[in-house]
Amino acid sequence: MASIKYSRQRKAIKDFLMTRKDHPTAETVYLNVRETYPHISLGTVYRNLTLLSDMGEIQRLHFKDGLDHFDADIRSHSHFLCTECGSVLDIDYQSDDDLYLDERVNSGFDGRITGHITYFQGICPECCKTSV
Amino acid sequence: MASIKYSRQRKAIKDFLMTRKDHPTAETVYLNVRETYPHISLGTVYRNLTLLSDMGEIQRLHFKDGLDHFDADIRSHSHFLCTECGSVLDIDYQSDDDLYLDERVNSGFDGRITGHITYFQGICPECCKTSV
DNA sequence: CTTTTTGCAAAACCTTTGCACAACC
DNA sequence: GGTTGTGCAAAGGTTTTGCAAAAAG
Repeated sequence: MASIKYSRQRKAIKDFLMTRKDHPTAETVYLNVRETYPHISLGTVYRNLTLLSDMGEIQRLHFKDGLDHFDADIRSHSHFLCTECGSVLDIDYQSDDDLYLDERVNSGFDGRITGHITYFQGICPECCKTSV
Repeated sequence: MASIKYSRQRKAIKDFLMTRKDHPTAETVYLNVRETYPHISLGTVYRNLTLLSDMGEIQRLHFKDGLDHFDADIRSHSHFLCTECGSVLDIDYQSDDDLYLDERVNSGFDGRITGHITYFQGICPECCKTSV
């Protein structure tokens, strides 16, 4: 039943996502993919983003702006939210501490911890320039 | 202008939140406070939750369910999301590593990092019992 | 051909907002 | 009396869904 037929639209959505280092919203994906497929609908974009994230090909993220953001980079990494402009950036941070964090925290917890995500916040490089 | 008159409704909302260790949604707050104030409206609940979080008396959190959750515990702590039942728990974890995390990560980042939140995920104590 | 996917539009959903009235000091 | 807060209902914005037609394999 679940045999995926990789449509052009779905491919275009994933390809677009892979070109971006920030984490576009569905709206942004829609506007960009529409330049190649002018008749694509927002519904299709949402359906594919949901499908791709269910399949684990992309990540779906929720930030304080209340919107869903999507990220084609599914490696474990952290995110940064700028409190000035709202932009979202990757943080390449992965220390040994971080690798063992789950275990350490799990030792004081009755359940089972399988992973974590860390969200940093502050002021992004761009806003630092303009506001100083 | 911003002289707060602590209404009964606002008090009831905050009081309710302080009795809970999980992180209720606005809807949950509404349903519970309504038992004391049957005529309170959802709008009022949202207004007060927004107000309280703007004042820093409570935290507003976003989880994967897409809903806003509210937490009267504003101390720095982490959260745990159960991937089975969706419940959200506090994690009492605050190591020295964690305290210096912002600085360490900031050293490889052009912007300014002012804080972070870590979300753990896995299987909660309750679900561990039933699924084993 | 059969199944999956699309486009469109409507619906669902959570959250915010406008306004007249009530509560507070 | 002037300000702040409420209830109600309507509006706002994002995401999901139903359905017939189109695309994919």
